[in-house]
Amino acid sequence: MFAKVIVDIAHAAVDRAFTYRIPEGLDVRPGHHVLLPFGQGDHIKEGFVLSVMDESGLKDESILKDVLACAEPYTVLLPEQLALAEWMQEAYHCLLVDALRAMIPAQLRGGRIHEKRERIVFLSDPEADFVSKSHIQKDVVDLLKKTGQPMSVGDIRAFLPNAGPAITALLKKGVLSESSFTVFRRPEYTTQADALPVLTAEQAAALNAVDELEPGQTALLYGVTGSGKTEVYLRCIEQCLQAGKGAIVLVPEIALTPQTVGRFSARFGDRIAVLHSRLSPGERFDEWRRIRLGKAPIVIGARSAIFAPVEELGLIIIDEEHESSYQSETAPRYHALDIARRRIRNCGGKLLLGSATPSLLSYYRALSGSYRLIELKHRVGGRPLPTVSIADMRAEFLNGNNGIFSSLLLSKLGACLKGGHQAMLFLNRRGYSTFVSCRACGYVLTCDNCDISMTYHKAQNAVRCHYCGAKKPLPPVCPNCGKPFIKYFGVGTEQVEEQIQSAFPGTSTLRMDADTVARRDAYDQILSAFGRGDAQILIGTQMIAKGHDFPNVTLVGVIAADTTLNFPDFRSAERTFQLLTQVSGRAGRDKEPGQVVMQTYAPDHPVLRFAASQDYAGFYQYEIAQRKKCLYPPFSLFIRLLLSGENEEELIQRGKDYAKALEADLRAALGAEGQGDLLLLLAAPAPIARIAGQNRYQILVKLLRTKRLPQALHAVYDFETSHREDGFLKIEINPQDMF
DNA sequence: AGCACGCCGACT
DNA sequence: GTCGGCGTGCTC
Repeated sequence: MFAKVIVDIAHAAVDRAFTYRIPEGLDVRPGHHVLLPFGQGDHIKEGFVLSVMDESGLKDESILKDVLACAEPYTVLLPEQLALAEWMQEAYHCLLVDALRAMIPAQLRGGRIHEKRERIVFLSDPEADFVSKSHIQKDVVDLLKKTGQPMSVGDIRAFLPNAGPAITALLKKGVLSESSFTVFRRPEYTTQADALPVLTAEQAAALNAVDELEPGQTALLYGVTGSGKTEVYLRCIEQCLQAGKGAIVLVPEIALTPQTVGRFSARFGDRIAVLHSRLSPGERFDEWRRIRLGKAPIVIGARSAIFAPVEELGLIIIDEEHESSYQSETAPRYHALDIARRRIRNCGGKLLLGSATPSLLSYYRALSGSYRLIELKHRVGGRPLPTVSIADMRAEFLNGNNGIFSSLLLSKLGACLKGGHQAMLFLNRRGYSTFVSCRACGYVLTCDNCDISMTYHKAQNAVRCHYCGAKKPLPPVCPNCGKPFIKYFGVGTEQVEEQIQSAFPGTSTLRMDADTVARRDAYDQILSAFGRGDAQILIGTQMIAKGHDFPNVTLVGVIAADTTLNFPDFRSAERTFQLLTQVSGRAGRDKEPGQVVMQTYAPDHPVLRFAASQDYAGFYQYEIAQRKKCLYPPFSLFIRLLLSGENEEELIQRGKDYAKALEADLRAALGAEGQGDLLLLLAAPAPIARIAGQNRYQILVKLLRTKRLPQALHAVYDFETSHREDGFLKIEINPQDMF
């Protein structure tokens, strides 16, 4: 017997199947993780078995080496996953090993981590009397007689701290026998008390609609904030389990808190497994094994959990499907949604995408019929959506208010605090001031290594670069003209917190942004502190836009609703609408109705209008028309080639050469009829031309979505392959940002 | 990724 | 004359 094997070395030169002989008596099947002699020195490498065959198909079999052993007694990759990896190699132009590596926990490779076993001891003869001079030995025997069942050494020690040597002695005498079993290291989460709620008519209809999906079909669950999407997920999983199948639930990493997991464990107990980046190596390995060994048919996890080895996969749920974190930024550069579609197609499962603000692409697919559209239009319990007011900051300025809070927000904040309620203030910028400039000469303080203005952080009395992390003290005089007229401009979260103190002295505030959650568990701590009512106002960046229900929050203030709107990116309208809707949804999650104040300098902008009236359908119609007019995605596809290098002149020359060569390749691939598909090919220094001392140059390609797109993509991938060796080239298909 | 084979400078 | 620099090339 022979095996086709991929050696676990991430290099293009060895990323192909090698044939090995399977020695007599060794059980090697596709998906097994094996040890192999490889290379001149016959060094032992790990590998993955792709297939097993009777004939090698080689002319000269004398070159073949033997598989040494299987690293695990079970196959680590399901046949479905092997097929998926091969598809990924083609679709994402990645190494096959990289695709395979994405499907197993890193701890499996290198064999550094092992299963944890617990030793238990029990009485060899429970009826026998025991006489001994040793008190401690007698105590151990008495304890085991009293409990009447095997006990772990650890548990015995809890009662009898010095029992260790006594147990050893008793085992030697044969009074005790021992055995051991596997323990799975598990992450902590708090199982919440869970009363099974009565479904609303809408929820029941949604559940029914999911039930009626064809195998392999996708549904988009569009439900306003607070409409009870999670309960629908829970019921769908229940149905899936009853059909004897497993489920994967994807949640954005940031929302994957012990509380979120607790909600699922309350319903499904230890049939759930959790996968996310904060697990310890042991926990991650064991949770993966619980899935693989069929002990946990339900997986809750972040992006990479889409590869979980669930056999009989009946359902995949992707919550907050519009989140950009489902796009992987490292090889393999997959989107979890595409992997999910592929997996349910392969195994006949169902895919449920959920969001209060679906991505334009998903809603487009839902309206065009490739997804089933399911709607939850009302909040549970008949709670109204919050009322949204727009505060025109231009008018405020003309009326003599040059502070950061509008009079409307101030009065509502005052009333909210007086009523004993809590408020959230949202601003998408951390730090104190977004830039520092000289009033005399106009010089703007920029980072020495990046093409970026530096943010002033008052608490550290320093300016910092949010791209490379560089930090320097605030210069007392202008570095350009030497005059002492350095001033700060633009408001960040740090300043909002300070201004709250001067507007409402003595108010307790919490701030949540990248600066305050630097510590690992600070995120959970701040949220639970606010949930307990430790502070009256929570100030933060987009981190506070999603997450938990705070029943006592009745007011949400958006300090500057138009900051993200003016980004030079075709997605900025979509992002702004999503952010404003999500943050508004934090208000009024309980009996008290919620209120939202959006401060803006562009009160008539359609996106703000739609966000204020919480009109997703209206926003969609407006934005899809814009996209169609400008031939932006989903009608086209952007591709970005990013080059970086030390020498600016050389970089620009190389960029220009690359652009010319790529254009020729693309035109050849598109053929005579397809020339019009190449909508744009722009070669220029990147919008941020320098980061961390590296110069950056980008080639932006926009291609019309036609049947010729696969050929064009192939040309781009071939281009990447032929230029990979000269380094510094990164290709992004459908980049999530354009900087 | 590793490791060997292979052609040109400063040493016992 | 040899030891050793790391430039290509191969790995079942």
